[in-house]
Amino acid sequence: MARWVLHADLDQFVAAVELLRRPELRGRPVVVGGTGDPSRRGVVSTASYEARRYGVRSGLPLRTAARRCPEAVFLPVDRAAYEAASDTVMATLRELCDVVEVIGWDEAFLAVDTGDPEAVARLIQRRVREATALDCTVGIGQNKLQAKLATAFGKPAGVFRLTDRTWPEVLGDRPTDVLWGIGPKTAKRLGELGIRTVAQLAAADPRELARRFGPTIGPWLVRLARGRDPSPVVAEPYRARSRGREITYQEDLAGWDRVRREVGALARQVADEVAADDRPVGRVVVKVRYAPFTTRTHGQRLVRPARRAEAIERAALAALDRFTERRPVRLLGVRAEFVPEEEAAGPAPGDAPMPASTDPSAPARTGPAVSASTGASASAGAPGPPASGDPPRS
DNA sequence: TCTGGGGTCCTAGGACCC
DNA sequence: TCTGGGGTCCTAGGACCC
Repeated sequence: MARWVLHADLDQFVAAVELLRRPELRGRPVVVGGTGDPSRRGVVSTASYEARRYGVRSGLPLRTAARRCPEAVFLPVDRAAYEAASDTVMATLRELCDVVEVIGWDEAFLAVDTGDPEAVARLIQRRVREATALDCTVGIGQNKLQAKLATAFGKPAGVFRLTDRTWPEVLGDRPTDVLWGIGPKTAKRLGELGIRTVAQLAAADPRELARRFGPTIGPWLVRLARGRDPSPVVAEPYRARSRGREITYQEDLAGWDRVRREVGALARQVADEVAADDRPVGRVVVKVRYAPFTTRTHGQRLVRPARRAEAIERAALAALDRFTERRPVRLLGVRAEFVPEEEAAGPAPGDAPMPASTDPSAPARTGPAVSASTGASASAGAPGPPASGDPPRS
């Protein structure tokens, strides 16, 4: 018996959910994204395997997708449908295993004690298919990083195992950006240092990379390339640190009055969602993307944490007032940051500037002493360098 | 390739204090 | 007047992921 980490990842999830209710589209190139109208601003969420053969991938502008694959069927994003399917999948996984960490609509880690992880993987695939008629791939590893990377080798609908022993031969010659957490920018910077493959990065000097990438990221990159990942599989349900809404307008906004009205409306929408969480908000950040594509943000701290819509809207408008440029606007966003849990517990000394909010329901005030604010703890989503030597986000 | 929307976390640099 | 050094807190921006 050994402890294994399994990574279950649904195959072409969003497209697969659409195909379940539109079986007549099976075998055809299907592209899900935006409003489903490829002449409008938007990008591809998921392309079916048939569409991928034309070079249509996630993140590609819909217009470009239509050019590459004119015969594709374009469908609008239907979040509710994917969330419902996702909930069923995750419930199925929890029936099989106590320690399940959900990291997205279509992915989860499972910590399993077993002598035969492949058998568990096949069981997962069978149960998920019985419950939802969806296929998934399962990666097996000695840690989350290994399991996550193994999945790519098992696609579609397969099982693949990656361990300390097989890591160098499987990944050594691959480019650094196959690693979970290295994207195009970091890969390019590494390339400038002559580091192009996983093996080269694994052999690099952590101190040298610390000088180039900072004390946390530098050494973490080397650990990544060596297949090391100390972060545990965390079963505690995910609690968001912030909640936001943003909109790319079909036509750029020209007048600032309109911009103000839109920010107010976004703030009220965010406040609605925040109300459902019933946790105090300590800061509100407004994002403005000017045409053609320059993005700026400004934040506004609340005098005391609040939940009420008026306080959140007022803070958003105060943040907006810090923007001085008056060029046409392509995107607006409002994000409310919750007071970190450890601070929400009790009052802190100190004070903070700006808009007077007097929410009687708000408990403690945030001190400026936001203790290093980046303290680790569990979270969802992507990996990342560890906060002070401990598990990455995830 | 005219570049979504929802998130998380790290870093650099300024402000401020002793 | 050409001007230290260390620490802490905060913000904006960047990078990444699904």
